[in-house]
Amino acid sequence: MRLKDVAAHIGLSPTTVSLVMNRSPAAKGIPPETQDRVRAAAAELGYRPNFIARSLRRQRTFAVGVLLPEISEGYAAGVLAGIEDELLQEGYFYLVAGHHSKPDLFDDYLQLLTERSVEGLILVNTPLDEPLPLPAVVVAGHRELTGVTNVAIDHQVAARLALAHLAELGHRRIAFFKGHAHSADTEARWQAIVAASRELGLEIDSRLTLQLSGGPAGEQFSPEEGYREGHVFGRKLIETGARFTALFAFNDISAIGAMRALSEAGLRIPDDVAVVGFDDILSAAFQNPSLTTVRQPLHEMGRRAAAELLRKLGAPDEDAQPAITIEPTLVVRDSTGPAPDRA
Amino acid sequence: MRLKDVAAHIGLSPTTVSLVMNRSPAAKGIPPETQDRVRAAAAELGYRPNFIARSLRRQRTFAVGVLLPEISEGYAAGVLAGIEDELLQEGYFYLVAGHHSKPDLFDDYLQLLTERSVEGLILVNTPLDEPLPLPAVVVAGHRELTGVTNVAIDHQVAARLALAHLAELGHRRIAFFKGHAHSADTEARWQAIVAASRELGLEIDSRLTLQLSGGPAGEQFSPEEGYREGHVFGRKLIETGARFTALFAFNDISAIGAMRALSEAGLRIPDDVAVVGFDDILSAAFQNPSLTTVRQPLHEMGRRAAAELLRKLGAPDEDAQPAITIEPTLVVRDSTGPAPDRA
DNA sequence: GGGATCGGCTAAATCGTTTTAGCATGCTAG
DNA sequence: CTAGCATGCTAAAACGATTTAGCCGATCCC
Repeated sequence: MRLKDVAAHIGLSPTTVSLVMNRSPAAKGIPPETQDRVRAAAAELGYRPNFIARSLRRQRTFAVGVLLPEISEGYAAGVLAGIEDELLQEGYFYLVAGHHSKPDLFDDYLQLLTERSVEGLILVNTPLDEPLPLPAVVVAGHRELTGVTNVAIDHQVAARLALAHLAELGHRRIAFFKGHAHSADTEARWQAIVAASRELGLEIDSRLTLQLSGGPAGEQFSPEEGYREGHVFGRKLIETGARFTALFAFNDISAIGAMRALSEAGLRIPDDVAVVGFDDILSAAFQNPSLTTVRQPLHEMGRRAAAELLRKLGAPDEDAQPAITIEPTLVVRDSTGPAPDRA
Repeated sequence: MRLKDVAAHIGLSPTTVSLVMNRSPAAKGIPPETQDRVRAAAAELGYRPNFIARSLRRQRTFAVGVLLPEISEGYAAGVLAGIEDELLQEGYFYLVAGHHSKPDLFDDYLQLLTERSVEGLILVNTPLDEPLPLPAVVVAGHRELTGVTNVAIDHQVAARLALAHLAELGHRRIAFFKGHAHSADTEARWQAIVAASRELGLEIDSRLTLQLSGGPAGEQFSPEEGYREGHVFGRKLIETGARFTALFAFNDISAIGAMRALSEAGLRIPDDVAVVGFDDILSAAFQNPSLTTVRQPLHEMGRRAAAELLRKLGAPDEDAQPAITIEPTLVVRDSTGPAPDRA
């Protein structure tokens, strides 16, 4: 059922039908009765405009491309769900490509996406140096790209939430897992932790600060490997001999690994050591004890990223805000409690 | 950079350039030197064909639509990752829509997808009664649709794997969580369990068989709710007073909930009760003890579904096989061990 | 020598829209 | 009476490719 068929059916030209169907301003000269006739015919014949033809003519596809490491991974999937909500609501679709953190695939997929005429890009956890050929928004970006908005959580707030919670419970000697060197968040978060510690009058003991390796450069640790490293680091903390009553891990995976190690060493959680994770993955709630953690509102980050991209597409000339920061929340569960010397 | 520009640049017609670029059989009359000249020019000018124009002309979009409940949910995300792998490899892209299990959105999104001229559909966990307007493959389908291939795991194998493992460890009295009534898998899996029990000479005690509710019809339980129900059911099992040394749960979530309840009641896992889950979600590996479970190869199911759809697109007339069954595997971890009366 | 064939290319139609420019017709104003 | 102006519509040119039909020599064959 083509436009032309509808037109033929009521004895008008395709032009007229097109104008009416699109409620084009140029259709104001067409009397209401004719308009009704057109719409009635379209409805009766079940006419649906061909998106492809329309895209070709208008040079708009109402589609955006999303690049992410791996669609089945919790972080990206959560963000993607938010992206989807926003886009579908606004009449857009999206094309996704997972590059499995292989840099040579970045370019390939970028090519494929632009070839398909996506109007903009959202990169989730995808470190890309070169300037992008299209309007873009980055979620958890690794470096600043000019003209590209970066959506990330507010590390200040995250650090304050976690540390204030622990401080309030009386913890003064806190161990930390720092993120691996090539994570976007590592440095920002660590600085926020240092700042928040100072505010709260907490001292950071470098013996109790371990840096996750996260695997060889460019590649990602699998969850199992992250868990194992958390486990090893939990043991290391004990072996240092330095006293600590709390651990603030870089993510839930390593927190869970560490909890295991602490339990195995006979330490009770939260009575002897309180543990705070980061991310609030599904497993966090199912641990025994369940894990207190800083939740990143992934869905909202996705939504905001998509919304910002659409805004850019609508107003290409205004210059974008360089960053959107989103407030994390603290989910208090059973892995934190009063410090032992105070209980 | 359009085809026309490349043509003009070397003084040939667009036709010739098109024939060469597409390695069309009609290009066999064009001498190799000319072909080289064309390709060189295309490369030099960085020509990339416009996919939209090509789609319009050829009536092919090389895109398929995927309908699923929720992209951020583990099952769908795992399957989708497999779909993606297969499709990208074959030069296809996909459009996803998450309908959040709201039946009125099914039609809307189906409309949107067909309007965008996807060539086929993959439905993941999406119960749809009406016949589909396009070639389709269903993953975990709820009912048989004529002409639609259903990809699902082999419940026979799943049941045998789990029960044989338990039987071998000496377990004779096994409790079960059945799936909720409106799950596609519930009935098939249960029948497979009954059959496998008979084969292995195990008796099923109806007092030890609890059916998960899974929430009001049409809606899905959230993971937290599933966990809570598993927890409640774990207690119920103990309260029956009937003796059991093992539990085969319908999914990992409820298994984890039950493990919690059993531990709280002073039962040790696996010494007093062995627990087997289903799905192998991320959390399964991070439990204490880690959970033995039947793994659904989600990625492969996605791959196979996509591959079958592409096959259908290539050969529309052959009639499809009605079902593809995939073999699950047993992941043995620490939640299962010898039956207590045997240990 | 004349028809058939072949080699190397191209003109033009087509896919289904949108959009620009403009054509009749009738009415109004001067 | 006629220039000017709405009114209600349409012809035709895009958009950027693919594909069908066929042109124009040159060679081949008998």
